[in-house]
Amino acid sequence: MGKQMTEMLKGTLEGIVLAFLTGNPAYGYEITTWLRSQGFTDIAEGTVYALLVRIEKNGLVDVEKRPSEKGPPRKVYSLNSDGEKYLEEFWTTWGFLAERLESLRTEGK
Amino acid sequence: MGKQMTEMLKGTLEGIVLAFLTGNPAYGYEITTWLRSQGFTDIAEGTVYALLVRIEKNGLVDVEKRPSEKGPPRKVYSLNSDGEKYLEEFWTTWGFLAERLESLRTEGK
DNA sequence: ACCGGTACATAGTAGCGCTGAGTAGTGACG
DNA sequence: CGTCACTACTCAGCGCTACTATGTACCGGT
Repeated sequence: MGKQMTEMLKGTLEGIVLAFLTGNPAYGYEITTWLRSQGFTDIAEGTVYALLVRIEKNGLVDVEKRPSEKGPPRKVYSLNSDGEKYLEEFWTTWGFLAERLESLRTEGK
Repeated sequence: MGKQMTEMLKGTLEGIVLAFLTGNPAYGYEITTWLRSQGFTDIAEGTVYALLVRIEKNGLVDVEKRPSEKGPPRKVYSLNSDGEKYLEEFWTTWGFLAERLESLRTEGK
């Protein structure tokens, strides 16, 4: 993946995953393949799992273990109320940044 | 500054500064105060100087030393052709990310 | 002589994504 | 039955970037 994209994902990937999880519980492997289908083709598996561990530790998601038809049991993540709050803040932060950058791109400066 | 903003700035701050430099040579202190005026109130001076050292080392900017009326001489940075190329890539990367996030925010998923 | 504003610099820290490897369960194919 | 492919998760170590904290130095006003 481009170095620029790698750096830009820092801080945003978490929001992307939380947004995906909104009303849509999912497990790691599923999230990884979804991300790839969204154009983030080079997201490393390890990155997603590490992120999930982090947001679980930070109490933004609830976890439920479910047996899988194929392979080892799945850990299904769902956004909880703290996660929703956090996601809201994320959108606020993102909105500010996106607005600043958009005006930089169009106005020139 | 919020932790979210700190992480989100990784990868984007560089683009913001390069965009500011487009047709608008500036020195470190000036860039810092401009950033703060743009709402990035808590940008640390050290962050900007470190970034400038980096983009200079990467050959994205030309540097010229000019005496200042006040204080030590200024190091004035201006975007060169490599920097312009890099900035274009930045906008492409940013555009992709912004589009993905925008559709996540509105469509829900 | 002192203070506040201007201007630059750097060593150390922390967070996040990537690399690369490993562990394990399932089903299909020869 | 062995091996391959897919599913699913885990972990150690690395690189990059922003922050913290501190220091240097020049100038004008009081």
